[in-house]
Amino acid sequence: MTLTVASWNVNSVKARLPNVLDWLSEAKPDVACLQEIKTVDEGFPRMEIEDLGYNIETHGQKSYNGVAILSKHPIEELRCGLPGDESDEQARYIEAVIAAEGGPVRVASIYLPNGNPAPGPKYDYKLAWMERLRRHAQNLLTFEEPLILAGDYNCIPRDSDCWDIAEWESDALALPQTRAAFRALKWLGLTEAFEQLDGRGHQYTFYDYQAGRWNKGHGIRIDHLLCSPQAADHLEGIEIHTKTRGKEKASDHIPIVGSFSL
DNA sequence: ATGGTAGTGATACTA
Repeated sequence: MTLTVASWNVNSVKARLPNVLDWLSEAKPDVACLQEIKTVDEGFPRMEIEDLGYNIETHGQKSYNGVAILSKHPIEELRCGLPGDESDEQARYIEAVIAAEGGPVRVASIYLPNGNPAPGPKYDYKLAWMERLRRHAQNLLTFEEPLILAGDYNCIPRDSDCWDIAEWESDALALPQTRAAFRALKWLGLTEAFEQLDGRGHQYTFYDYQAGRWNKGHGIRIDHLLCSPQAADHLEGIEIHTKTRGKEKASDHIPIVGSFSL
């Protein structure tokens, strides 16, 4: 049995609804983690997406952020919000157990803070959020179950994940501290799916709307799937659906889809 | 060095 788990920062689920429906109909992921839905829960276009056979859980926010999990299988054990700071009101984390046919799989949809400008309070928030994520992931790993942390990590892990690192080296997405915090996550025992199956050259998941980045091929790879050993052992493939970026009214991010024999 | 674009929501702000 194959379970496909996708991540896509849609940059407003309402503005992107036709693109989202088209992609779901074509790619048919079993699970889709969405980020930047930019709406409160009540504003989420439930019916249109339910009509495609998805159960839906959202952790929304007015105007900014907001994450969701769509699943063709039942959704259980929902968690909204990242533990570790009760005062954090930004909707950037939702987690659930998917009752897949081959057994339960825990999945999270993550919208990690951008952190620019760095240095500054926004960058401090990013690093603190990454440390909270590390601690929470450490707890989740003790369950020794298939776990996939999918999302927009706002981290360029390596120079080769960018068309020209000189343009990014002082940016919050590529600073040494950002990469160190991302590595600290992986050192817990998480496998980054694309990196694991790499060897196909550059593939990016984000092209800025500005400065004709898409037309010039100036992209970066910042959307990732981090997998527990029990998930990574069953990783069969990873795809970046670059075509979606060329469509009318495209999101600036591109879906990434992992296939697991689960 | 600057500004280029898109989304929200009605003006700056986030990215």
